[in-house]
Amino acid sequence: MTAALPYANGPIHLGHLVEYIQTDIWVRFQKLRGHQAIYVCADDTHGTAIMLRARKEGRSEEELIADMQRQHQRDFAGFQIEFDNYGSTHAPENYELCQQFWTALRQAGLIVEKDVSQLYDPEAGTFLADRFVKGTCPRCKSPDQYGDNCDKCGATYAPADLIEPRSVMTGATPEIRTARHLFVQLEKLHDFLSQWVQEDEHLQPEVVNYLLGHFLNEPLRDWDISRPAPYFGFEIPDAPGNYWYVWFDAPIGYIASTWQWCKRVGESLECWWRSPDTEVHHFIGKDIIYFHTLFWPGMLKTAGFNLPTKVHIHGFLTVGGAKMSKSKGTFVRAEIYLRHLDPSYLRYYFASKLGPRLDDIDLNFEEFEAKVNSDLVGKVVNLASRCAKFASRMGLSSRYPDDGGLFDHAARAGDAIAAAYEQCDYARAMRLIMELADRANPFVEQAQPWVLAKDPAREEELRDVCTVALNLFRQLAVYLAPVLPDLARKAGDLLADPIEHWQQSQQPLVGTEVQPFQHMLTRVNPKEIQAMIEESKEQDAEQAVGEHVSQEQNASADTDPWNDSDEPLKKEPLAPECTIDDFMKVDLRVARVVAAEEVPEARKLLKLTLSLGGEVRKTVFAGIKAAYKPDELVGRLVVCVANLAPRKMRFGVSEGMVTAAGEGGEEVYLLSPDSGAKPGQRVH
RNA sequence: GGGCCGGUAGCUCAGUCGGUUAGAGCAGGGGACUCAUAAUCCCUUGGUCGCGGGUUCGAGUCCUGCCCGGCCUACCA
Repeated sequence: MTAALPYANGPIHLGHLVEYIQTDIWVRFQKLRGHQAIYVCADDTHGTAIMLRARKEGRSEEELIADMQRQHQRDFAGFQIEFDNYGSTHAPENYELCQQFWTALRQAGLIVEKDVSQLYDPEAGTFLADRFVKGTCPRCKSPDQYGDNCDKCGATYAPADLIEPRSVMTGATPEIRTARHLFVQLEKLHDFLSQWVQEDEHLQPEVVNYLLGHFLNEPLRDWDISRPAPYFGFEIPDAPGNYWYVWFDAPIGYIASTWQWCKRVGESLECWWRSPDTEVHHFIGKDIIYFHTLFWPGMLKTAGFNLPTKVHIHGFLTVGGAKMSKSKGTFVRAEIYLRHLDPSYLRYYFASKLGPRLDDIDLNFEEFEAKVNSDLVGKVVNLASRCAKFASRMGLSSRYPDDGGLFDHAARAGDAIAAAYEQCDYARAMRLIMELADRANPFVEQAQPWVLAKDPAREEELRDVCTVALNLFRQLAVYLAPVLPDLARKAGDLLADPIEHWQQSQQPLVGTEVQPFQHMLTRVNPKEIQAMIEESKEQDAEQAVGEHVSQEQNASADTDPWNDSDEPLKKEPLAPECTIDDFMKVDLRVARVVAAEEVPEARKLLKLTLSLGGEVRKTVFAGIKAAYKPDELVGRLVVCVANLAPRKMRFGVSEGMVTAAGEGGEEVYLLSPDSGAKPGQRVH
């Protein structure tokens, strides 16, 4: 099994984790079922972006990627993502395999040479990928557009068509240069690929439709697989001065990482990548479908390696129903999450949302809190914690008592749960498991162990009740083990019987000792969620500065450390001068949002009730619906225009304005006073 | 414009091959309990299954038209 290789140019964030957790669960499930499975991954280390970043930071690419790899591995470990091998595409094994693939492609007659004209940055001495060029859109004249298309009018063009193009890195005016590139003639594999994508359920059905409708319905284009120097990567042996494009060597990294594992444990790579007995499962996001379902099978076929058994494709992560946003603090890095919250929460939450399809999944923090607290702590862990105290002094009964069929029922549910895991329908698996948990707690309730505990004569009964409850708990822990390895380990410790195999869910445990109960999982503290979001905002403010200096802006960056864009001011020039008296006419006040609600018929408006302290309330309709949810506003302080003439709007009378910056739509940033300000205070 | 996916309770979703009175969890309301991390248990409110047409003895489910939302595309990969 593989998860996509994270690029060595940035930290792991919650969006990445959807995939690594999804894959980790699947691998752990396969291992629990008794299969020999390995999870390999690696850092994706090559490309122009890495080269440029290393240059800016004044160190070698090798130092940079080693540093990033340490961070990535630390973050993955923090989320209990357990790779059998975590390598790097810059490893010697990968170079050797790249040569094998290359030789095979040459021998198959799939490589051709063609001239490519590209923009070239004379100062940096490098060719510029489309996204490294910015300029004015040739169609609508919007400034500051990337080299491939305009996000204002949607026009697509070549980077050379931009008006006043400039290099994003140096600000230099690029020139057009021509270089020889090597291409793979993928079209020669067209028939094979058309067949492969359709057979044996290698891909989800909607992906097959997509590929057939978008790519396989016409000749496949040649794939530009080389980049001229300077480039950070592997130089192509029979084309000196040219390097394999990062997307050529990245997937080969899956095999290279496997090879490293093989060397370490004394296995043969042939048995894993050239054997009909081995299945290869790739887990990827929907953004890299093309590479994994067309190029990659084509390369594997040509070089004689195993084709993927299945490519499992997932959607993206949204937070609170919107794209992850740095300014809102919903762009949460793995490292920051771990400073505040338990990784088990996220593993379970993602599992409860992940289905077999490509839909995006949403992280909603209220739901997150509710699911973890009520499902995991309230239902599952509680089962153990409410009985373990009684049980630890007497151990489990030597025979499994009559439980009214509960254990058997849950044991029989194992097949359906396993099938759901197998199909990557973890949401279904979690539902099935929670149904079992819902049956277990009423048993304890009805058996009343706390009553039995008061009567020494009923000790046997008490022990039986605890034996049932703890066995039902253990069964749940086995079923949840792929998702919650930590809980499984603690369950194993409690009953002095490590959870290692799915079959352990089928037989009750009897006659063993019960260790003193220790907390297995604490409830989610919503304050920690808030703190995590706040810290994410701060981090990104710092980071944004660094990034802009290194990449986005031009030469003036050297003198202006903040390097803010002049665009907002250009868009909305200063208003005519006003006097202090003019200003004093506007009465700005600190106010607290005490209520906020959607206005169902309104597209843009939220209805806010502001408190100016004491009994003074104002109703304000604010055009911020796209940027804020009512719930996140309640309680916060804002600055409002308190003496604005009331205005009758379609949905009621608005008695003021809330101040905010931004262009409108989702780009709205409410002003907040620093802490200490009190509702009703005037802003001078 | 084209493609894909979706629209079921306040929220998140399940609903198998078309088959009885459409379900769960959470949230809300009422009660019980005290072993447990304010956990748990019982009862309960809540639905025009997006809208219209069609097929059928019977439609949340199949067909069709439309509306809404998301993603992907628009001759880039």
